Amino acid sequence: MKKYIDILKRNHLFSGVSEENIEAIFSCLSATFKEYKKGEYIFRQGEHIENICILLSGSVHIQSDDYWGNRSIVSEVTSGEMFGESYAVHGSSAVLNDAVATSDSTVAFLNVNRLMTVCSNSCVFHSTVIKNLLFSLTHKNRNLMQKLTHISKRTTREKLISYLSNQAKLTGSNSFSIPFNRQQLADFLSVDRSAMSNELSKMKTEGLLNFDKNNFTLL
Amino acid sequence: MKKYIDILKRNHLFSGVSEENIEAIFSCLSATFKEYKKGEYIFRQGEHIENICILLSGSVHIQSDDYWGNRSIVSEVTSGEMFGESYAVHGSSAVLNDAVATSDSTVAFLNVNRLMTVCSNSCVFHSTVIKNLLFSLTHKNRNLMQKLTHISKRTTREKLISYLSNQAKLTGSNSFSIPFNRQQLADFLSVDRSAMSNELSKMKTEGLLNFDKNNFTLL
DNA sequence: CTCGTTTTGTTGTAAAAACAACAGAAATGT
DNA sequence: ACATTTCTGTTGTTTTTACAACAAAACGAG
Repeated sequence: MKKYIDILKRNHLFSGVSEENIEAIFSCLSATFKEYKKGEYIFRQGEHIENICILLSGSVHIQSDDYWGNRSIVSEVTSGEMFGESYAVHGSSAVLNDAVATSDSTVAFLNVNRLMTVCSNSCVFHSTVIKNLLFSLTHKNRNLMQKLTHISKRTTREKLISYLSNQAKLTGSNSFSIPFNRQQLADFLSVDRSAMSNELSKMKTEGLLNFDKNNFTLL
Repeated sequence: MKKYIDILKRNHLFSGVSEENIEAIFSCLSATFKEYKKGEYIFRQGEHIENICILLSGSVHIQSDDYWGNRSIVSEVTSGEMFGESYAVHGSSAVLNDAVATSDSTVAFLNVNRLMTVCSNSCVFHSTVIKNLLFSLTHKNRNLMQKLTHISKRTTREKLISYLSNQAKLTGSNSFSIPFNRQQLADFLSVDRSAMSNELSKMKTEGLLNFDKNNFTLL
């Protein structure tokens, strides 16, 4: 717990909550911790979960594989971020995606039912955390909308441009690195990897952009 | 106001709140009402909004048109539903989509800042409404994920199957009607209308499904 | 360092989608 | 009831994508 406090302090869920109170909340929500090796699943499609997941170290992909084996990566979760909360809050509805560790990871689990019910210990931070959770959800919502605008583009090139210019905007620079390798980027944009590689090469020769591995520069 | 109370009672935002208290909340959040003709915009891409919108009558599409005129319909809002809340809660971030009335509509606007701050009138329903808002957001999140699974399918046929089987599941029947005409369905699934029409016809001749206008039956 | 594995780019081919144009059907307004 | 507009299905052509196969490069484990 102690070693992750700095990461948790940066989590939006605990914005406006002091270190001691974060610990109090963790205790109040009966937090547990678990380590995952690269490739292990934190939860799977169809399961029912009732814990909010917070990634303390490593990285996680929210994704789903369909009947034919096509993978779709919904989002990448980085250290300090939360995931699974949309399902945990309504434990009744089955999870639509898998959460898989893409590198060795540590995850904290917080009981969401305890969060939503009044705390008998008169833990005054419940309402703050609930509001923070609400903010996080609106943020995720906007991210999903943004992703929709990318993959609703008709051609691979347009999808790439939509995604890459958004990344440039987010980082505030024409040069940036992306958190995906080629296959993952293709799965994120819902296109074929080789066709996408081909399109990237064309765009490079046309002078639209430059890239080396995961580092891109828009020109 | 009075004439819409039945609609509002069904809104998840006011779940567990009595009629009188709904009125109190409307007063507390300085609700305003506005009528829109078919085709009019409630808000537009790039704007900043600070009111939660509740559709009291009519229907609204959340959509965006890109530089080339391609339209993407994110979701359909039906009577009693809420929209715009993901942007209103953080007034700072610009709206990513247009909200347009697809039929003559009435919309109620609720000031979200008042909701998030402690009510000086010691209006005890704030916390209930905030929790309801949180539930609604998780619901929308799951809907967006669901939509992602549809449009991340590679072929038009797979997109159609993914969407239509989900509709069948939601209505609990193999026969159901959809809230879109052909062009709107194409814009929702991010495909070309004529190609989609063509694919639907093929599926009909193959005996996969039947349709007449907006009424579909999966076989 | 070396061998085996993974990642990436490249090419060719087959399948699918976008696009465009149009005709008939349905809906709408007067 | 009629004229006009919108909606839907159909067809043919062009563009784009998926798919498959492969070689070079990069990476990792021993």
